[in-house]
Parts: sequence; structure tokens; C-alpha cells
Amino acid sequence: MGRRKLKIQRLEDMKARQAKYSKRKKGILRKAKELSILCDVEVVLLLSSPSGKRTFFVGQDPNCLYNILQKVSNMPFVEREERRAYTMELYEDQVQELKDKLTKKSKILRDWKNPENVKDLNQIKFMEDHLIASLNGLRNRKNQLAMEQQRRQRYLDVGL
Amino acid sequence: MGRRKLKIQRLEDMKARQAKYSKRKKGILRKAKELSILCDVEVVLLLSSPSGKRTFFVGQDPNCLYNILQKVSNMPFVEREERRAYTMELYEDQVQELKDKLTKKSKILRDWKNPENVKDLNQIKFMEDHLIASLNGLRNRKNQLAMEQQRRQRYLDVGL
DNA sequence: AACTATTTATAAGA
DNA sequence: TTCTTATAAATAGTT
Repeated sequence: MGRRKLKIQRLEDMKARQAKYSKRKKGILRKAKELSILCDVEVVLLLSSPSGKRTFFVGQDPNCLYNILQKVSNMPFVEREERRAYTMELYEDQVQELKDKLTKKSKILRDWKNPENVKDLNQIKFMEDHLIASLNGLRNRKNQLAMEQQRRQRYLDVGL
Repeated sequence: MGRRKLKIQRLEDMKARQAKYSKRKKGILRKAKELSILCDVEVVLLLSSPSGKRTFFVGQDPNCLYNILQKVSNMPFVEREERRAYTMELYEDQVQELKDKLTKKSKILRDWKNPENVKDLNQIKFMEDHLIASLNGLRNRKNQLAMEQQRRQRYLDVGL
């Protein structure tokens, strides 16, 4: 699925490999999640990026990692205690919350850097004021730095 | 990808669940394999079908599953708590990573809104240019919206 | 399992 | 990394 057909073989260029990884990682994680929800099955997906960073997905049941590993490794079945590990739930919530925040922050930042897409007129007026203020602040800061540098320069001139 | 869009939610009909599983299993296994080859990374995918049959895929490194099994559940007397701790660790990594990203994003945003604290002169120049560009973009956008509104107004004036 | 109309994923490029 | 767009692939509904 792309501009052209891609041969499935190791990408030799490291940059290309990393770029490909970050794109496909998203895809396969989504697939794993969809599968686990649609079919209500246990899914565990462990990934290790080209740079060695680990990512993982554990389906519906946070205990399923142990369960599946246990089954795969033919270990005697250890009875599961509670169906839900509350701590785990908390982690899942926390992860989701952080992801949401990050998305929101990214969007705000994008609007500031590229205001062409902003829809709301009031928001635009607000941003204009803020941009002007920022620009003034920035120029003050620039002058301040320039002056400091001049002062240092003078000290150097008189031999210190 | 299908005759119509499918809502991602548990399929209530058991037959449908199984059919879906067998279709999507093939897909995600192929994805896992492609990812591991293209990017030369470790991938472990463990699936447990609705009827409880296990399937697994282990990427490039044949030691990978062994390592994980060793680490997680292949010890003779690994206690539940220990195994839970491992999953927890994975979550902790993910949470930490997201937190870092959020912090970084917040800092960038703060600098844009309040440039007084920026230290680096080049960064300041870069930001000044960008702020000017943003301001121009914003004003264009404002004019555009204003003109659209005027046009609407004229339509109203002539009675439509 | 097979068939296809559609939806999705993603390759390339910026 | 992110976004866009053209295109390849996956798959939903049906047989």
C-alpha cells in the first residue's frame, strides 16, 4: 500500500529503516489492538526498535502476558487471582491520559507555528495579540543579549 | 478495507468472532514478519484464538522469545508478583517516555509564548522570523475570514 | 475458501 | 517526525 510495491527485504539504509519502523509500528500496534477488541482475544506484541527501544502491546487482559507466555512455554498453569489488576488499570489510564495531553499540546503548538489553519476568529485575534507580545518580548531579549555582548566586548578592549 | 466500515468493538456473535479472527490473524502475522524483516528488528507476537489455540511469531532473533520466556516465566518458581512486576516495568517505561515527550513539548510551547527566557541568540533569531511569518499568516487568515463574512453579509442585504 | 467493492495502510516525497 | 497523496494491500460482507 503505497506509491509503489515494496520488496520485503532488509532496508540497508539505517535512516530508511528507522523511518519505516516508526510508520509500521503504529500500524501493527493498531492491528493488534483491533484484533484483541474485535475478537476478544489475548494479544501480546513486543517490539524492539532499530535503536533498541522497546514497545509493547498487551491486549484486553493485563494478565494475559503471563498467561500466554506460560502457555507457550508449557509451564504448569498457575491460577489467576483477580481478573483485573487494579494497578495495571491505573497505568493504562495514565498512558491514555498522557497520550491525550501530548496530542493536544502538539496541536496547539502546530497552530502557533502555522496559524493558517485556525478557524475561530476570536482565537485568531487572541493569537495575534499574543504573537505581537511574543515578538516584542523576543526583541527585548535580543537587544538585551546584544548589549551584554557589547559590554563584554568593551571589557576585552580595555584589556580585561 | 471492506465493503463497509467496521466499528472496532467486540463482535457479539461467536461465529463472526472466529471468522474475523482467522482472517485478521493472517494479516497481523504477515505484518509482524514484514516489520521484522524490513527493519531488522525483534518482533514477538503472541495470539490466543477465541477457542484458545495459541499462535506465535518470533522475529529475526531466535533467542528473543527464549530470552523473554527466561526473563518472564521460564523459571521454575516464578511468583505471580514477579511476573506482574515485569509487565509493570514495561508500563513504567512507556509512562516515563510519554512524560518526557510532554515535558519537552510544554517547554517549547512556553518559549514560544514567552520568549524572555530563551538563551540562545540563534534560536531567538529563528523564532523572530517564525513569529513574523506566523503573524503574517494569521493576518492573511483574518482578512480571509473577514472577506468571507462581508460576502455573506451582502447576500443577506439583497434578501437572500 | 473465494470473490470484489471498499476501506485502510503506507511508500514517496516535502 | 508529520502531512499529503497516489497506490498497494487488507478485509467486510456475501456466496
